[in-house]
Amino acid sequence: MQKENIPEENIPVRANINDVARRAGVSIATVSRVVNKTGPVAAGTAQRVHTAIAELSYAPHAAARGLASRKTHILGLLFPEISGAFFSALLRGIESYVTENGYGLLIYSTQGRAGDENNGSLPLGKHNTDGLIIFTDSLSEMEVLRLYAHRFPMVLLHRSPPQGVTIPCITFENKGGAYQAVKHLIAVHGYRRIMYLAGLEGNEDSYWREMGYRQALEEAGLPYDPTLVASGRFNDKVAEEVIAQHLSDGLTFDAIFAADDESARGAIAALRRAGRRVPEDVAVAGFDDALLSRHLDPPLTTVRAPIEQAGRKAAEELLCLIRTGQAESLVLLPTELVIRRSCGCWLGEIEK
Amino acid sequence: MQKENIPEENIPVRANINDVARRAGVSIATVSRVVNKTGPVAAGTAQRVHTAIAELSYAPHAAARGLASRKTHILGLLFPEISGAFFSALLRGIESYVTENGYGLLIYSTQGRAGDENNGSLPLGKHNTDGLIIFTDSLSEMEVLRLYAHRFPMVLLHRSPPQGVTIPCITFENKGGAYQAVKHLIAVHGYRRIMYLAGLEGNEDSYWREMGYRQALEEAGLPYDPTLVASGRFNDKVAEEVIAQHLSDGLTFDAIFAADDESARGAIAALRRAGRRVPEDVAVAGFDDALLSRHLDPPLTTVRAPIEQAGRKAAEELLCLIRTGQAESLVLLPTELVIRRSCGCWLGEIEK
DNA sequence: TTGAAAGCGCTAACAG
DNA sequence: CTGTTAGCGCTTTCAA
Repeated sequence: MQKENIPEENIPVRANINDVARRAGVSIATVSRVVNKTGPVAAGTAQRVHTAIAELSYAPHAAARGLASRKTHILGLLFPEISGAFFSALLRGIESYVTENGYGLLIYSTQGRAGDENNGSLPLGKHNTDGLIIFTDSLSEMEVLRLYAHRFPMVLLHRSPPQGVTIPCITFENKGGAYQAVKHLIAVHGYRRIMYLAGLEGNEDSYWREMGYRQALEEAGLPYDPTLVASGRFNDKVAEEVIAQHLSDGLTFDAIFAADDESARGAIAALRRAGRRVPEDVAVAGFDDALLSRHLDPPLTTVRAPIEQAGRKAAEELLCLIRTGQAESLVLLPTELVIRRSCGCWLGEIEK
Repeated sequence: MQKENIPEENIPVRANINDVARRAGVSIATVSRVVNKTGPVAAGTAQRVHTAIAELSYAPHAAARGLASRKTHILGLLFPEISGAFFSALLRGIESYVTENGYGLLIYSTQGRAGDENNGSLPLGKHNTDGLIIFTDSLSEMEVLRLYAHRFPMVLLHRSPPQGVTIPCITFENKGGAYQAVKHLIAVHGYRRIMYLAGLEGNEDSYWREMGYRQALEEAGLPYDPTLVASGRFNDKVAEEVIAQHLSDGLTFDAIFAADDESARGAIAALRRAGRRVPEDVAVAGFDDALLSRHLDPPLTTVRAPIEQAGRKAAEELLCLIRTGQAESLVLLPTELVIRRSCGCWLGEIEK
């Protein structure tokens, strides 16, 4: 027995614009107008349409809409790798703004292969999103330029645009924050041999934090000693090893300024293992104020970065770019020194 | 001067299937066949099509494709709120599997309003995704049933389906893990008054962990004392307060089994503030083995849960459901006790 | 092995 | 204020 053709309920499984139009006794154009609030519709008519929509629990088909209007109402987020509290905070910021504005968020992690393996076939692009948020080096410079040439809206998070092109860019006040931290180590505590535990090679955040470090040294008349700079790659294990190595090499220093909290944590672990007390023997400061920083032992002095806000701002600029065609070319979010114990301050105060 | 009609480069800004067909000297049907590997195409023809695709850097328009094929090739992820290492790990698992299988991932956070505020107009559904991963209580039971009635593919993460319906469900071996942990506290360390610091009210993970706790008590012939159960809501601040309160109320206990690592951390903080040593005076164990657990002071004994794997598994089951129409109805991922110091074990071994 | 053509559900002129 | 209609770019019969 074949499937019979009886209109079981008169309510289709999934209603489309025609069903709504029929039930409301209007044309599909009118339905479209009330759904999109485009063009004038008589109050009564609109009411009937709304009723029909509710009765059929009609939801416009995104693909059909996208095909006709040439917009997806979806933003794409490209990032190198999902990990830790930093990513969570950033995503929370992006997602909340995107959602509040009625857009969807499509995410894709390049997992290291920044636009080489997926050359020419990025899974996120004009074919399925209205614009892209590109986090650090999740996309090769070439790909960025290609998208730019196609006038595809995008904003860069923690990364500056290639030479010669203007693409909105959101990042922290890295140099200033680092400067404050290192200045504190020098001016308040009198440390003179301060290591800079850098982040990933080529990472711009790490670069500017180093610039802040150097500025503070210079201002205090302290020499810049390249042997005091090592890379912890934003990773606690790597940082731990590198500090352990330097320690056993007999390098002397009285403080460490780490490019992020993860590596600061690694540094503390290495110092402990080598029998050095923190902060009595060696002081440590980090960057980010990620969730765990205040729970470390000792609580970490660090530079607080408004991570979630960076996410929101990126989404905001992208939406602005999509809608108006322009956006801020550079947004520098303010950072703030958070003093706890690892720098040597023993204020005995209640930590935030 | 008007825009002239000279074919500048003969290469359209954004090529479509017609451009490819024309350039390859075939019909669009053939291009479609080549792109989707559906139906037979002569090797030579296919070659020409591929060349044309490359030359035009053609990417099929997702909306057009979706409209015609009635599939979006996008999975949706619904969750109550983005936060912390748990979420990162879960998302990493989901995203990697989804990406590896050529799907996209659309995410949406209900931020508390679990299907009431957004009643009848979920931004994720049949109109823009092929299926949904629903994390804990990000969607009301009614909404779940509505989707189910429409035969919309979905899997539940850390939440069981409403009475009477079968929806694939992925979660941890909560009861067993909790049992192991509490049994360790009892059998190895001899604690007899063990608090259970529960999670969110109504949370299933928390419920089953409590069941494991009770099983261990029972097996050891220890009484179940309801005054020893309090809620830390999976939150360190709340946990800290609640433990502080119990301490000042004069409640006595020699160990705390916390529903997750966050609340274990809060418990430790409260104990410290009250002058109790951990684990000498009160032992603590947690659940999850989130990133920070091993860096706490003391390092936290906890039950390791394969969070990332849960994410992958959820994506896998959903894809399976979409493609074959069926999937495992219940997946219980194994947990494992990780012994560190907070339970009282002083093994002096190198912590993992 | 290939092509022609009919939609998929919607938006956006355009006409009234 | 409302309806008609021509696509948007692709998949998918159906014929050839």
